[in-house]
Amino acid sequence: MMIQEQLDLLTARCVDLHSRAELEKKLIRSQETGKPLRIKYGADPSAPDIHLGHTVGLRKLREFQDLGHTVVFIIGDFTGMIGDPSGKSKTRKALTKGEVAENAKSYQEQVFKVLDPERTELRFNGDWFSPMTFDEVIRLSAQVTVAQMLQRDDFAKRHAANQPISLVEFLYPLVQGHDSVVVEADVELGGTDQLFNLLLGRELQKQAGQEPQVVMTLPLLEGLDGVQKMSKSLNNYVGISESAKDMFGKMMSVSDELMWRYFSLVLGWPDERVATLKAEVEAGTRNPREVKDELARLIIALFHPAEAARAASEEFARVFSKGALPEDIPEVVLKTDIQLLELLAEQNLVASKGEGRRLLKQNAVKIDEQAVTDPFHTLHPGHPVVLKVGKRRFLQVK
RNA sequence: GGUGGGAUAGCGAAGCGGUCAAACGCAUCAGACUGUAAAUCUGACACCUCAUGGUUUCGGAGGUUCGAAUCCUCCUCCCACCA
Repeated sequence: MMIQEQLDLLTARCVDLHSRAELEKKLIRSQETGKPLRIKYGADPSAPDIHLGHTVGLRKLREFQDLGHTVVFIIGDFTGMIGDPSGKSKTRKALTKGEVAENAKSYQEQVFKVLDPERTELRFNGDWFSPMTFDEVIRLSAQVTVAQMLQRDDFAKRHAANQPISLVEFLYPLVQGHDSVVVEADVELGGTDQLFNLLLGRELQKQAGQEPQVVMTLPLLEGLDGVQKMSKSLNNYVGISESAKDMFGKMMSVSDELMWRYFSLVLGWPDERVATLKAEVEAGTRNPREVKDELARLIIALFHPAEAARAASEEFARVFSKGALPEDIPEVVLKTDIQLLELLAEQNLVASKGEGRRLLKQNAVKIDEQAVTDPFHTLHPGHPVVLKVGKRRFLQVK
């Protein structure tokens, strides 16, 4: 592939790029010397599940790998214990060593669903930060000024609003930047909220006498709520290890407006292709629900067999569009008579009896598709019925 | 070191002696409408209770009072500003 083609491919969907010329230079040199570029990507192990939001970056990394480059995947076991303030007005809580270790492990299991393990170098930044001495730390912090730090939008805003900024938060970009020095990154990739940290990496590399890394940022994928970025802590995410069925349900709950972002960022469709599809929907020649169904299947197929994606789609149509029962629903075998409310609480179909009563009153509880409002309705062993609470909680009672 | 401001239910935020299980907004859940989209409407949203009612909540511990989220004392934590 020609260098220009490579550049176009690699910089697609990029928000910030510093700079195209530098990247071009590196690509040419890599081609001439046969030495792959080192593409750094840092992962914060505060959330143990990799979700579609992460795959935006992972997909880009994969593109680099497919061109023969090496991904240096850094698990921030050390930084995770500090807490990253990016994009938050509130300081994130630090994790314990144990939590970080556990999360890091589950990370490793998941990233290779997208990345090529042959071209991935997995690193833990605790390896070089834990043994660091305090004078090294001080020397590191001497490389940056407070004014530089306040260039970061988030810090500047909080500072202006008289809101707290922890010193630790100042250290974070430094730590992340130092990672770049240690692994001698040629390119670093991150979300748009990481721009400052990535740029600082360049500064530190220069001061260490290295050629500065090319910095690329990718858009942050909005989560299922359609507003905030996808994240585990906001519970608006689709995890890549989830079942095809769950993924499908979640994808169908994505709003129409938002789904185009998923075509582009998760599937990597070129803009023109997304635009065409969107135009068809707007013109009424394509049904948005059908389009979303396709999106869901395509996304699921990235992580599951195509067959599972189709099955999830069919099951979904059956259960939610036609109101039929799911294929496998949890089962309970009664030993004695039991009152409905008791059963709901006991089987955790409701969070509390109060909630159970509320749901009963609101016609949300159905026995064999018949709404029941009497909490004392008695169920008997040997009389199988299907219990449905709301739209998605089912229980086979025998 | 000094001055001032805080800590209220998942979050944000009112309340400042009784009418407070605690306004309002967001989030959430359910129902209607649907395409598990959006928008909209309705209701619910500490726990127990069929209900009446009861129990535990407003950073923590004591106290005043018939009665406290609200007043007093002590404690813990947090923030800003000035040094």
